[in-house]
Amino acid sequence: MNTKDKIIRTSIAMFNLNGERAVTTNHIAASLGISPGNLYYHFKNKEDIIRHIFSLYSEHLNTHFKPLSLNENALEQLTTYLDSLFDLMWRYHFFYDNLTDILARDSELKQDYIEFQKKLFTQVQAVVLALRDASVIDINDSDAKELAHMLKMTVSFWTPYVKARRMTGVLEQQDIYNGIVKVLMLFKPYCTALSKEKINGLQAHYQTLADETLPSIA
Amino acid sequence: MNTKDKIIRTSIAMFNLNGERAVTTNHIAASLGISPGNLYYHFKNKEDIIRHIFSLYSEHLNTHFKPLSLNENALEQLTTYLDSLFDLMWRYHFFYDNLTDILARDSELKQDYIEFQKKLFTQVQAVVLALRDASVIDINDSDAKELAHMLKMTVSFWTPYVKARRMTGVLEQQDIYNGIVKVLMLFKPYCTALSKEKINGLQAHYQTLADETLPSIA
DNA sequence: GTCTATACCTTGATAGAC
DNA sequence: GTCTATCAAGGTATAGAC
Repeated sequence: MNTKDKIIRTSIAMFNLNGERAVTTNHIAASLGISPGNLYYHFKNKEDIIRHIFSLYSEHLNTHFKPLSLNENALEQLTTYLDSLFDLMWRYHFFYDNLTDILARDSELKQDYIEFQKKLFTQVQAVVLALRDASVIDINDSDAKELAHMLKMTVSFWTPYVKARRMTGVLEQQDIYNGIVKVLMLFKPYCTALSKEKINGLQAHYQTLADETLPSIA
Repeated sequence: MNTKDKIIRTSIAMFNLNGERAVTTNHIAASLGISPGNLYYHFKNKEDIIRHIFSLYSEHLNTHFKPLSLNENALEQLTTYLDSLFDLMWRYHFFYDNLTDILARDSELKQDYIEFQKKLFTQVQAVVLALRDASVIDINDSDAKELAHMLKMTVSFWTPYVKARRMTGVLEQQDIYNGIVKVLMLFKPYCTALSKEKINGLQAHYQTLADETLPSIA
């Protein structure tokens, strides 16, 4: 792996672990065993690194989360989708931990982020409407819009919400399950008679997973 | 007003305007026309200031948001409540803009925050159950718990969500109305036949307010 | 591409006079 | 209670050698 990619990879890891604010370019360089000068050869500054990371994140979202073509197992498809989505959010969670701050310092990135969010909103809305077309949910257009916002907001801020309520900063697999429960919860009230039972089952399933204590390794 | 209170007041204003990270103790002192040394006479450091601000916030929430004793106008009561609540959140929004970061730097504050959130959760849950008792909503215990979490999360992260999607950082009255629409939206699917019409009316009302452009001052 | 060295600046914080 | 003066520490960023 070349130095540029190593810097990106290490930056993501350190930002997630200690928070973007606490991690300086010196820390990143030291952790990689390279000089600060070398780091600055590859990136203009810290914002430049963050912009690259954001590109990775948004590209990943664009390529992996194409509109669903729903079959008869629409709800299972949805949960698989959610599983990957929360996983992605966790891998870049430092970004949402510090969203306001990061965007405030870099208006170029902020503009990109706003554009990205607009596209994302359209996609989320498309998923909601696809679920309606598949008769999984019953919802009017206005509520569909509101629901799409709530979904986006829930997924975005789920990790900071979790982190803020425990002393140790680590997120675990159960937290992801718990997030999925929350998202299913948002859909649930709109479920048709056809899907009601199924979504209750899914919610119970993920609730169980969320409540489970991890088996000890020893 | 004494210097200590002035420091608190100015800090809140500056934190909200420019973000907690960007505002240093020197900036606060300069803005007040006092010396940095004077500021440090009153507060141990920046974290100390933030801790005091958090006390104000949590105290305000504790004294002003007592459990509702619902009468026949339960939903109107709820919206009045939400109005004040969002207003409070806006007045201290810098805190949630930077929540993860602020808590990560101050484990004492984090502990207080966690305690506070636990109490808050109980209160929110009590409101949900009171609405159920008043036959405004119909919800089982498990969903009531999930709903309480969603409510808390929505209110907490509403301002950062709004701020992240526009270039200029200022929040306006319409944003609060829009937040209320989101919260009503969360209740809506559980509404009983009795309250369904009423909540639709309220949602439409706040939607209209949210969509209105502010009359120009001239 | 990478290192060493370093210069500049901001921040946090204190000592001591008034 | 407030000011002036000051400093150490740490972070950003660059120059120039290899």
